[in-house]
Amino acid sequence: MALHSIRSEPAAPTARRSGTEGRQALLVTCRAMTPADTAAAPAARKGALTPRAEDFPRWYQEVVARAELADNGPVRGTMVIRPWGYAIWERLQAALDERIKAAGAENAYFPLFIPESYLKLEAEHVEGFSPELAVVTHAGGRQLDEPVIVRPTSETVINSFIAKWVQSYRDLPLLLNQWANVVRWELRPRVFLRTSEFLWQEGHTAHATEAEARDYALEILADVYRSTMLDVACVPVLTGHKTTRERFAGATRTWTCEGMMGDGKSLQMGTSHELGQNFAKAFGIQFSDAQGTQQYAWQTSWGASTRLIGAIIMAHGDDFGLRLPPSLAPLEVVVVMVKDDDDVRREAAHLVSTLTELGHRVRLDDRTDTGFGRRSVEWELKGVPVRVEVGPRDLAEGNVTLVTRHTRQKATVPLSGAVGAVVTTLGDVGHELRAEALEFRLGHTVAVATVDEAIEAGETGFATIALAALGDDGEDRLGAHAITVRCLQRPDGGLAEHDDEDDLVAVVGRSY
RNA sequence: CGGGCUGUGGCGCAGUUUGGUUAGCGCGCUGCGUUCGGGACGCAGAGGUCCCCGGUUCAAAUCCGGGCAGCCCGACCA
Repeated sequence: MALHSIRSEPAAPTARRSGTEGRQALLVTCRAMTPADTAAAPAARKGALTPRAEDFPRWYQEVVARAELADNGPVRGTMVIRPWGYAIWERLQAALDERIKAAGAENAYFPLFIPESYLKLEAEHVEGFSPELAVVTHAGGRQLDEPVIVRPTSETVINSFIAKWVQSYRDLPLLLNQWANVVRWELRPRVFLRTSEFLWQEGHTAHATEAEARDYALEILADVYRSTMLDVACVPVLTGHKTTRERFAGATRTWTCEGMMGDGKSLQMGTSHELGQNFAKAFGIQFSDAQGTQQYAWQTSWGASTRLIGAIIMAHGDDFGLRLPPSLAPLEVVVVMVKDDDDVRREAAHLVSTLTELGHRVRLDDRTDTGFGRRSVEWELKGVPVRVEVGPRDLAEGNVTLVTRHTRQKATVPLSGAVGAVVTTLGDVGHELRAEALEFRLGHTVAVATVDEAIEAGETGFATIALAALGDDGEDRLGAHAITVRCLQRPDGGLAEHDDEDDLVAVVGRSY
């Protein structure tokens, strides 16, 4: 097996909305954890995570390991997604799948192996991907006559079939999606963010007109991607279109969702492409229109991957580990038995069953032979949104302790109101995480007038600069400082109808 | 592909310059006991081809030669 490789893209756009719904006052006392709560043990510092401010990449790797999200695979650049990480993926998958279907696309599955000749049919496409391709040259004990490529994306195979299935305008639009793994050999792998093999969803559609294809690409961008990221992952994203340089190989236009991570860098979280008639012409996707004239179809393709897990880690995580919105958390609530005591066990079990009956994902932590502190740290690392601590001391007064992960606030609540308090808190978490992430981005975004200012601002966050001020050599100058244009949008953050609009703004920054 | 660095129990490391016989430490792991409302402690244990091959030597984790792997920087990056 010989190989080469490819690449991927990132993005950065607008965000808005952060709403907080009515929340009810929590009963009783609330307090922030004091240093004594966390640093009490002399060894506390030892097993703790490297602070984000000290070394963000290291912090990221530690969170991935300690929250048991993933491990590195035996082949460089590959990853093993562990149960806790995979459960988050399953929830993201469900949210995306539901929206994709609502947009009218149907799931199907195409082969992992693609004839090398297919890749070569679209010039820009091959050129873009060839450096990242994994190519099978031997199989069945002998050299293959035609090398087989492990799909880096499926435009070629899928379009070869769409060509076969589309004859008439009545067959359009054809809206397909597939859940699959793809391979793009990476020189600089980073778990979830950039691995040689990853899981994703790729949509491929064919339409009768350019306008319809564009509308669909935008519908996916907004109603599938932006919605999942904002409403489910609680990560505000900027949406806009890519510059020619950052465009998908073979596309006429690439739309992106860019989120800001905790270190001010941008992560491209999902892209939707207008393919024009490039692939239709390469693969012969033609149809007879109502007048009986042969026409080439207009197409789109769009994808979002396990990279989103990385986005959630980096957009929400803090120095104590992962912080998950309830919508994605494998467990929304953990009821921790502080001590093994009959009353404690009974009340804890009762809370678990009541919350479970209400439809929440809850687990009882009855490992009382393991230290309480250790268990607290463990659930905190894993990002479980709400923890209920049930112990004899509180119970004697008819209370339990409710700990909110993202704020690390502890509240003592009456046993009788515990379920209500948990449900209320769960309802607030997502909004608060979203608002916090948005506030962070806004606080790290600055409007500038010159490329030099953009370079400076790009070191710590995003800079917005008029496309006109960026100039023809702007991207080159930014590139020299590892800064790229994440996306182009209108001054108000809206999507541009045309690339040549006068007042377009470029959002620039460093990226993953 | 260019430059620098590193390979020692599961993880992180010391030891290598000045070869020396039982290869250490922290974390983690197992057992017992005391603990256990924020990463507990004591005692007792388990766990290692010191990256590989070859050479030098009475003796190699340590010295020499070659190889492999990984990391960082750069380049490159749907």
